[in-house]
Amino acid sequence: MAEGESVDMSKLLERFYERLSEAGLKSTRQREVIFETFFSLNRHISVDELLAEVRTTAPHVGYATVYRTLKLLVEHGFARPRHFDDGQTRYDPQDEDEHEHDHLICIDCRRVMEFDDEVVHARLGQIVRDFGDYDLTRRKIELYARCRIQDCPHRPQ
Amino acid sequence: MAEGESVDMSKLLERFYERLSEAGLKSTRQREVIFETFFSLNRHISVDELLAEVRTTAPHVGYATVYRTLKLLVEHGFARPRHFDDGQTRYDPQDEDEHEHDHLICIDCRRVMEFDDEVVHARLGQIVRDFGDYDLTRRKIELYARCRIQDCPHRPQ
DNA sequence: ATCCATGCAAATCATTTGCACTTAA
DNA sequence: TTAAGTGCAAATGATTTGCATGGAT
Repeated sequence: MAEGESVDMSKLLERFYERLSEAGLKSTRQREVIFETFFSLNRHISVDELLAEVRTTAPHVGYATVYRTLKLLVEHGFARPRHFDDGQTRYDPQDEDEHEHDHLICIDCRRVMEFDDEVVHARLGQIVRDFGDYDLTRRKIELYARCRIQDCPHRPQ
Repeated sequence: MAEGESVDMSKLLERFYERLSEAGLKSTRQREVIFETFFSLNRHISVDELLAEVRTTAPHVGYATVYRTLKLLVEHGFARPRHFDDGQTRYDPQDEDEHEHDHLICIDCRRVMEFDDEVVHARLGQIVRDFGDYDLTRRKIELYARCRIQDCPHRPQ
């Protein structure tokens, strides 16, 4: 991690531990490693991918701990689960007051790009209103596309 | 089934059997029951729900047959799979030249409503173009909402 | 000291597959 | 006749849970 990120990371981790403490939960080495790995990778990641990364630092960490920690992150607003069309749940870091965003997914390389468009949101809000007395809870927009450029430039690292 | 539906149903079934025949596949009693049940229910249905319905007509039909038949329906353009956020794949009847549509899902009763809005599509097309040289393959929009009316009127039957 | 967290393995849930048997063409 | 279809049960893959042990407060 670069210097600039480390500052954010320790603040972020501190916030996480505060929330846990408020809930009567504990700080552990595993949670720290998983948390820092998750935020330093900073992309839509699957449990397998995250576990593999975590094990380069802490080799004996089990699947269950990663699942349990991700669930904690979600419950406390540090991550969001994403269910794309490939049967793997992926997790998306969520900054404190970051707002919901949508996705463009390359079907070749699985690269995920984010967007957030007010025109679309406004129109969808109108559509919901037209349906009647509904309270919109969540909005999910996924665009699946293929890079037309030969040899897709966005290969996963 | 009402009379009007029966006519469509037999035409539809005939088309299905034609496609199967072209692919060197066979017509069977199970496929007929599953097909007709699927189209007469005509809603976003899970495998469990469909199997339960099918078994009221043909009690000994197995899970595997329903899964295999739904896969056939998808491959031949008679159904579309939907992956909502509850871990169950649901299937959506697809009429011959029906176009893609989007969904508003009640998080209480799981009722699914459909919509299809040109303003949204146009704007999303623009967003993809702004990202660069992408070829849009599929678009998925899901709105999750709660009926604000006390005692949601859209309970599944 | 207490209660939460961990790691492992076993359990679960949705879906798929292998196989001996049945059936449409 | 013969390739494809079926039903069952076992296999798979993702995720969850039970439990004995370890660790944070």
